[in-house]
This record gives sequence, C-alpha cells and structure tokens, in this order.
Amino acid sequence: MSVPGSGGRLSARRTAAAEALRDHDRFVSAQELHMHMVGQGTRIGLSTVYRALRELEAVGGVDVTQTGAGERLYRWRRDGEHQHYLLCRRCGSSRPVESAVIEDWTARVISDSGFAAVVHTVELTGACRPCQPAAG
Amino acid sequence: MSVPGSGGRLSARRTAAAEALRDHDRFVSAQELHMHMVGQGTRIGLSTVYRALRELEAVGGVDVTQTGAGERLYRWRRDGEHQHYLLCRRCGSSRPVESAVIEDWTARVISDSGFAAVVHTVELTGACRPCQPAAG
DNA sequence: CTTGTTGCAAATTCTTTGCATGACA
DNA sequence: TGTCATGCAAAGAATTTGCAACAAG
Repeated sequence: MSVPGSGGRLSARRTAAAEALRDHDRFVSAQELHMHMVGQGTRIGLSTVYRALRELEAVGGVDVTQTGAGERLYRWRRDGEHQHYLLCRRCGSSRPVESAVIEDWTARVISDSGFAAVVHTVELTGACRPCQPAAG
Repeated sequence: MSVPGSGGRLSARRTAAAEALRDHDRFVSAQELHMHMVGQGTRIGLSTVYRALRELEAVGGVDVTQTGAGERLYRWRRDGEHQHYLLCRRCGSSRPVESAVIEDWTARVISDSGFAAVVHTVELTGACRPCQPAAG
C-alpha cells in the first residue's frame, strides 16, 4: 500500500516534499531535497523524503533520471505528459526538449520489433551556455 | 592512469574480461560477468572485472546501461559506432535499433539549445516476443 | 630494480526496512 | 481506540579503494 486509497490525499509531509520539489526547476536527488527542506526549517526525515519521492514516482508526478553513480534524480513534472530533458552536468539546470520525434521514433521501433510494454528513457546531458566557458 | 599509455595493450586479465563480455550477446552486470568467468575456470577477481569494464567504458568499447536499481550493465560494442538497444526486461536479450533518427534529433536539439558537449542516453526496455505471454 | 596489474577485504554511498512513537478520525 | 505516517538507526547492495604480492622489462 504505497499509495493511499481512493479518498487518501497526500499526507502533510508528502505534500511538503512535493512542494519542495516543485520549487526546483531542475533534477534534484532525494538527499539534496531533504537537505533543502531541513535547511528551510521543515522538520522531515530522509526516509520520508525517499518514501514521498517513490510514491510520486509511482503516481507519475515526477520525472526520474539516474546519475552515472546510480543516484536517482527527480524533477517535478509540470504538465501531465511524458517529458524529456536536456540537463547541464555542471550547474544541474534542465530544460524540457521537444520530444515528439522521439515518441514517434520509439513507436516505430516498437512496432518493428514486436516488443510489448516498451518503456523508453532518453537522457541528454551537456554544458549549458553559461557553463560552457567553465566546463572542462 | 586508468588507461595504459600509448604502447600499453590490454593486460591478460583485461583481455579475458573483454572476451568474456564479447561472448554475451546481451547486457551483463560486472558481477554476472565475473561469475561467468570464474565458472569457466578463469581465475580473476571481481575488482579486476570492475576495473576492466571501467576502462573498456572509458575507451568506448562497450555500451552501458543502468538497471533501475543502479546496477550497471555492459554490452560489447560490435562496430565502433554509438549504438542504442531495445532490451527485454524479462530475459535480458537485447537487439540494436536503428538510431539515425535519434542522432539526428539530438543534433537538432543540441544546436537549438546552445548546449555543448552533449551526451545522450536512450534506453528502450520491454517484453520481447517470446516473453510476451509470460510478461505481466 | 622499477613499474604496473591483481586480488582480497574494508570502506563508501545511496536507498530501503524494522520498529516504536505520535497524530488524526 | 485504531490506523497510518514518521524518524532514527540498522541493513542491503553495488562499486571503489588500500595494500601487499607478483610478473615483466
């Protein structure tokens, strides 16, 4: 029972975590989010942040990516749609990218292959304009 | 440091790891590869397998993907080109997919965004034909 | 003798889980 | 009073690193 039943709304802490995540326009890790919340005076445990993010993920309210080291990064999903991002390896900023082409392409690949229940992950990382002179 | 200098070729163990990886037509984890090698009588330590894979990755000799749990999976790259795969979540089999569209798309996204040194990761996972009846 | 690789075991890091406490219906 | 969320601390898992032994030039 990860997600509360029909009537169940997000609990106070869970809402707090969601809002904290919404404050960021970029991908953040659970630990980063936790630190941020604690730093702002919110009394919340790391476990709860993990739990909240996991449930948000289950509900599809966040986009998730994975850093090379196996760390999971979360980003609040503005619209209800599947979305891909281009994120800066240096400053962590991210911007959604036009992904209709990708969706199209994956659909074609899928039908060509005979695979079912295909899930796709697209990650674009680089150095954003401001970070370019600094990026090694 | 990671990669031996100019003249330096892959060491015996490293070569063994590379060949073991080449024996698989699918993505395998470091631990899986290590078990396989040991099972075949090759005397090699897990650390060495990790080191070998890391170096192969640095040289660009393998494609890498990441399982949801942060586990890294490696697959020998047949041609020298960048490649994307569609892999079965159930049996682990994988097949390369036509990715010219993706390369094109990423190139466009990159030039539109002004980002530099962009690296892209595309992962497609699903249930392959034989696994479909079984896949929940 | 010097340099680089190997393997074992300890250390690291992120994430999940057990259990008692506190809040709300 | 009963149920569920919460927090702390311990557990778990995958990968990296320290260090001594070994092989090659």
